[in-house]
Amino acid sequence: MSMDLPKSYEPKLVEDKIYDFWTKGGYFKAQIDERKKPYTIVIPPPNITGQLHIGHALDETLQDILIRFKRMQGYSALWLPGTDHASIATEAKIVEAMKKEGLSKEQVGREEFLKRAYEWKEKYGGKIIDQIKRLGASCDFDRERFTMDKGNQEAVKEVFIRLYEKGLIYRGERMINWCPHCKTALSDAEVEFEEKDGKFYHLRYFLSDGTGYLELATTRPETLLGDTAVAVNPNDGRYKHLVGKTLILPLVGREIPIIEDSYVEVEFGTGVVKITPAHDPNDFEVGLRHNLPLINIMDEKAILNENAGKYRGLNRKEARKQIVEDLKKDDFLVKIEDMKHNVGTCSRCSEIVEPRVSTQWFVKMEPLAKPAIDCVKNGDVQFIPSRFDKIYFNWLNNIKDWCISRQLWWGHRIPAYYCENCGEIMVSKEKVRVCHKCNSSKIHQDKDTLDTWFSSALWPFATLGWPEKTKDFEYFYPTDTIVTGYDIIFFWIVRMVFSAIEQTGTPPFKNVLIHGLVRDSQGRKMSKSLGNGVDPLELIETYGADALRFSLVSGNSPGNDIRFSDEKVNVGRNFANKIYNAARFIHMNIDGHNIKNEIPNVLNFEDKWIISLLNTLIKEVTNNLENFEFGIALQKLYDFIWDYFCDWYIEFAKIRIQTSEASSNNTRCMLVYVMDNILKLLHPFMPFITEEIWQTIPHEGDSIMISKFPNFSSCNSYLNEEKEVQSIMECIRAIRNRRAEMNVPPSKKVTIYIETNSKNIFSKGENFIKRLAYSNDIKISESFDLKDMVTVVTSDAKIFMPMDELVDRQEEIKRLSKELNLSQKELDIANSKLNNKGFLTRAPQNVIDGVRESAKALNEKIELIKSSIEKLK
RNA sequence: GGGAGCAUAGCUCAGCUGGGAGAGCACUUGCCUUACAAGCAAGGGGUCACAGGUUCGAGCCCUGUUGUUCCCACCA
Repeated sequence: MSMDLPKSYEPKLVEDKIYDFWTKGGYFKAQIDERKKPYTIVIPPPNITGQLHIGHALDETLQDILIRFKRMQGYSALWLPGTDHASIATEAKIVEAMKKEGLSKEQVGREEFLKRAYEWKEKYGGKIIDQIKRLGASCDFDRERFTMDKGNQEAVKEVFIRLYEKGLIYRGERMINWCPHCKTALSDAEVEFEEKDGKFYHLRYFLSDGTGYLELATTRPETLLGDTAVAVNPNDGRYKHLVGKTLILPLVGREIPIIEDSYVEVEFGTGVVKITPAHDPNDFEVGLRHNLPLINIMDEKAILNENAGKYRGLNRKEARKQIVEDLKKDDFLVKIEDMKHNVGTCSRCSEIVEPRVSTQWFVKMEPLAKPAIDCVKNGDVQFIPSRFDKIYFNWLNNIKDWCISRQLWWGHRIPAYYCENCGEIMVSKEKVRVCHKCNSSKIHQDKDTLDTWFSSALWPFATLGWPEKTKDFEYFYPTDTIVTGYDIIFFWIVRMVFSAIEQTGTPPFKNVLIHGLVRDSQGRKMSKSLGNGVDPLELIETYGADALRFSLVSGNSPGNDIRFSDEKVNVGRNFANKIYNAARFIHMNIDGHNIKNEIPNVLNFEDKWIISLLNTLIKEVTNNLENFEFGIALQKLYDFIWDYFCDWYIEFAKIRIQTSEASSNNTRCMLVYVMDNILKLLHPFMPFITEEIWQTIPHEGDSIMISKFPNFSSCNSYLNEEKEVQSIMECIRAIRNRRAEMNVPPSKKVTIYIETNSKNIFSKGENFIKRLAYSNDIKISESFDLKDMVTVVTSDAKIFMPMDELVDRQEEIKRLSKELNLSQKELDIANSKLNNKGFLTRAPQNVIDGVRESAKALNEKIELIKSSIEKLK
């Protein structure tokens, strides 16, 4: 790296090269090392159908920060990558692709379909992993897993069988959520409720005995074909006399009873509800209580079936239209009202879900939920931020059994076998050929597969070799931190926790770091239909991966949504460029000199100042990283690097190198030393540029990513020098301020007179003041007798500048009086505190001391201003 | 119906256990000062939503109000 390099940092020239270097070095590989403590993160496996989107970028960045930090701290850090087979999404993709060939699932058959699916996975499944690499992710790719690989297949079967044998998995006929588009059962978590404009149809059902009719209301008139009762509340006097009588179902003519059930709300509608046990979850329950027949009127595509009489063959929408028309015609329709109501939709395809009675497999949740609740309650598992534990508890406390069977082919096939002769159900890892009960060989395996989340739930331990007692499992399990968005707490976090406790006896991780959603600059969710999504790969192309990572972390805190805009990435790019140029400056000065990367023996006060600030920075950044406060840590790094190091220390260093041959090598060492530390601290956040620069400065070791993270050291604190340099900075700033106010160009250099009791401090900083405050000469004394000069007062000095033509005495007095006023006000506040007995007795000593000190300083400043005003008069 | 978040500078947001009101962007002014114009220097701009309370001291803790976003439940 030298001055002939471009003036701007170009990530494109760097990132691939560096990533290659890391891969070749094998630095991502986690080794089992008994001398080290393990630190493990398993990646939330992205879908093999997925493209890397900005949400992934955030998720992976946070994980990479953690894992790089821990690796540098000396842990044996494993970040285990992999992908998810995503049953519904992938199956839909394959079906779509086959459709283009004019083929359907059924036509090609299960075997051929799966062959195609695996081919598809081979071809596209690795893409997203390559994209993750572009972000700089330091996963151990040798350990990459797939939710349907051999190991996971074993784990899934093992868990299924264990749960089945414990009675925690059962098969039964229940009302489940059915997606007519995906043609499969869904779990409750996979149904999203959307508020939609609907109609409330008021209908007339006539009594069989011809004595009148009952009015009731429904949002789904088409389901009346499956009505098997009408219900009223037992306490509803209006209908008491009708209970037990029967009604004639409109259009159908079937006779149905009037029953009582407390589920009916007296106040709502007319207080009469039609009961359709086969098409509504509540009605299903009512049906069970009253032993009502189930009449299923739809097939798996939600098209009306043979039970629908003349409406057979219509879909739900058509049927509704036709039935409403017919009701109207025969005067069964009283009125239609507008009504907003929530409609359940499929989270995958947004099709309206149809409640449907069918035989499915379920996980019995109650016994599993309890230990999952306990482990968060007692702190074994911690959410960051902690408020998410309430959401977690709420879900688990109200949990219903989990429907795990899916009528899909792509996925883990349910390891259950049925005897066609005696009906025996057998659950087995191996293929069952003979019935255990009746010896019949007419056996077939369950056609269904498992919910994708069933295998995802095993991810933290299955990926480490479970159920085998592998060395990886022994060493790296349980994992330390899982990083994910709050939107999949129910789908995933909950299920991992109870599965791990049940199967391994331990919660799968200690910390759950929750992040928010990445939204667009207007706060909208990014979506394909809005076209407001941003492509992380494009951003990497334009700004670099470090800049993108910066933008995703800075100014954010755990659990909060992020409004994303290109400007933020631009800030990151500018920051990278700033560091790059600082490095260029350092090279300009050290190249050709024999410079060591260490603190020199002799230190100037500005050296001690920056060392001391750096030391504090190390302490704080480490602390913030330990507490998952990445945004705060990055802000501190940004401030330190930009303000203290670049704007001040480097400026001091320039002056010193130019003016003092004797100590300039010390300065050079300092520049390298501070830069080395900055790069290490920043490395977890911006891995590429930090490695690139680190390689060019004197350093120890092969790669910054396996170097030691800086350590806080008590011998590196210099409180006196911190104050002294602050004095000099205050002085410089005050002079610049006055000059700017008076519009004095930098080219006009003047003599500066500094009247102070701290002569030694200002002598040490003389050269800095001279250069940075545009002076040609500095005079320092305890007392000057000067008149008609521009005056500036700092907390420990009075500064005079001869600018005759610019001095307006009255203006100067006015300005100083204003400043006096401000200082006086501050002093008053401080004094009122110091005169407050409550404050003196109850406030901590360091706070009191602080106020005392500032009162003292203000007093001195006020004296200085007063005497300045006197002189002008 | 239940629960949670958010409300701080024109915009986007930080602000950890109560003691300094902050950053980036935008804006104003002056600078191509030999690392960086993706930059340097200086500056303006805030009743920390509102009302009470606790405290020596509140952006931060408590109560209530308003506005807003989200999650869960799903009364046809």
